[in-house]
Amino acid sequence: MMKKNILTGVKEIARRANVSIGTVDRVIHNRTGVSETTKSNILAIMKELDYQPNILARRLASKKLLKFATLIPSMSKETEFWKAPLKGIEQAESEIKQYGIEIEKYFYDQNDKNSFVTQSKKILETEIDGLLVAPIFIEESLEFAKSCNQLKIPQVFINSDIPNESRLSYIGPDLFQSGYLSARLTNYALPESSKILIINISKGIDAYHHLLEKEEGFRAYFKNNKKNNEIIKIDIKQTDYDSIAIRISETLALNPDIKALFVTNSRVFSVAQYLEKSGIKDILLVGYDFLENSIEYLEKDIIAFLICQKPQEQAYKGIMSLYQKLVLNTEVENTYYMPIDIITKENYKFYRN
Amino acid sequence: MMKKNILTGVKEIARRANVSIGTVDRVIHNRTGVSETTKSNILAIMKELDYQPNILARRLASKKLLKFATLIPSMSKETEFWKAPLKGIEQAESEIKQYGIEIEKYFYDQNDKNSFVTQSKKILETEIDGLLVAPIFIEESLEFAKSCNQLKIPQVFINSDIPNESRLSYIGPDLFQSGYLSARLTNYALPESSKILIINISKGIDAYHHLLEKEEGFRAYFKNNKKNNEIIKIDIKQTDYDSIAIRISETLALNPDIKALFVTNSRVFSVAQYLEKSGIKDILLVGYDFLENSIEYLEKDIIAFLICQKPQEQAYKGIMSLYQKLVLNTEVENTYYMPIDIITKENYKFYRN
DNA sequence: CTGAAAGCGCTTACAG
DNA sequence: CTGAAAGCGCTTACAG
Repeated sequence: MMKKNILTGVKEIARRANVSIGTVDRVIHNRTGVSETTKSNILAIMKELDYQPNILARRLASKKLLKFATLIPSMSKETEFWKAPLKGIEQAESEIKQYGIEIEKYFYDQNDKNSFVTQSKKILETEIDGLLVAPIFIEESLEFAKSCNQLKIPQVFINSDIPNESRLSYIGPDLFQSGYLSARLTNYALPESSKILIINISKGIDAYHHLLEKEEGFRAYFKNNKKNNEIIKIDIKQTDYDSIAIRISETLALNPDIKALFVTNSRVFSVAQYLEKSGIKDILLVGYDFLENSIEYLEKDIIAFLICQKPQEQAYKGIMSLYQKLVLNTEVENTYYMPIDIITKENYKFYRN
Repeated sequence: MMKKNILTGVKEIARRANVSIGTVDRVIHNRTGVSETTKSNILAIMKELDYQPNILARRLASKKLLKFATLIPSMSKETEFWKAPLKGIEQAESEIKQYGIEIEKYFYDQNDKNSFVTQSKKILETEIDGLLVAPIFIEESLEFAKSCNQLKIPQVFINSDIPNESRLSYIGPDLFQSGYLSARLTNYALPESSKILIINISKGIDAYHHLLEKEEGFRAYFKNNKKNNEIIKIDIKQTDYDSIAIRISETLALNPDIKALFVTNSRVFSVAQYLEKSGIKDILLVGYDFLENSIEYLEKDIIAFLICQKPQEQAYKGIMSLYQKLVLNTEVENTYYMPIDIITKENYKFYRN
């Protein structure tokens, strides 16, 4: 079957308006140098025809290159989590690089505010058209965002949001609600009067708001549902296994009624490791993120539930949002909350992180 | 920034091979009329250059139209489920129609085998390049698949699979495993010795295998975990509310120890309606699918969990698989199991069905 | 068996 | 303020 041979697009508009396609192109892109009369005439015709530009042709003809920068924590054994976002970035990159998009990847140390600042300054020295960032440090991120806004660089945030009206989009979890759901799952199998322990494991005091929001959601569930379980909470600032094990064993010794542990981030695998080594079997363990280590304990029935939010997809969508905005010129959702996924031993094999 | 001015693509290949781009095009598409020597020469150069065709240019230049057909159950009040796949098809359509893809949508009555046969014959009378089908009726679907294979029409199955080596791809749930997970969730909050009731609600005897697979998965969990809960099962063939209510109330009267209900499809909302009307509060209810009706009962704490598998995305991905295969000529996964999503009152607002 | 030319729907200089 | 031409990387007839 062959396409019918009717003029469409710029040519048809030009024909109707009795101008050249060059002029049509000028008004499509709102460039200067067109008289008001021809401009409004062309605009009217475009509207009448419900003109939709052919993106294929546009990209093919355009010689513009676009540069995106990404700034996320570097990946280490301790922060395996950040592997997934990086994969998402690379996935998006491979899809759109043939359309003239280049991505420069920057990384910072999530325990070191200064590294974030250093890297963000580096980015500002280059010329970029769009930015994806995981804004772990609130103040520094706001500062960075301000500079970007001055340079009119659209920014997408992933993983956690910061209060910022001017960003193009946030793509990530609703942290409070994920904590709320965790509480529901925890409560579900809990004996009436048992105590619950919330465990925040994090070196950086700065990245802490992130965990706090989950904790608040968790507490809110028990409050809203008038459950009177006592909730204890500990902060663990030393993230090596031994420190974690000691703190937990002390706490459990003092509070033998604790029947559930809620770990507010991916360090849940360390807690699982402790439970395994100590042979503790009657404590419910709920935590975050789809890391290999944790899956292992899910498999062993030591972790009951993991809450996950598709970090790879967050980053993928983030890049694609920039692409949509800058190349396709389509609308982008200002806030895109990821689904709050519940992972268990029975469904983890089907999960796409 | 401007692209560098180096020859790439067919032109560069042509230059190196000392032939015209027409000839290069012939070997790229494996058309006849090229001498073996030039052919292998061009092939070698393509390999050396790691030639990647520019899809944009290809679609732009090509005047070929592709026609896809879709065959899924029609949507009614009773089968609201099928709204989502239709939306997925339309979503994909709107994305790829500008690239010359047309989609013809066919529907059948999921309670009527014959309507499936009639529609599939209709499709075979038209000329199509690809097919998406929800193969609810095994034998008839196999027959249809056979005809398609003879005509070399690639087929994608969604929602449920049929044993068929020749299909391009299956995109949908692992039914057995979704039942297995349901059992885990059911067992989770269940008093030790309580009975469990499995409820299959379906008019069509033919579409039944679908539900059975979930049931088997469900039973397998209890068996594998050496739980001795008695499991009762009823089949309800009259799908109006009254019939359902009567059957369940009879069963519960005979078995007062039943503390959990597992409904193997979206009709869980009717069961919820019954529980609500009867004022029964201490029975755990688990079922399938993200329907408005069911969400309402999730909200009211009558349904505890819904298992969902993104029906819209299944269909969307299905169409895109055909597009990828036929237009982009890229690999397509033979079997793509959807994640098994757990929906609760606390996370449904973030779900993307 | 092969080449030269036109064209897909745009954008980009350049010229006036 | 506007137009004519070249070109993006392909495909498609057509001619030989």
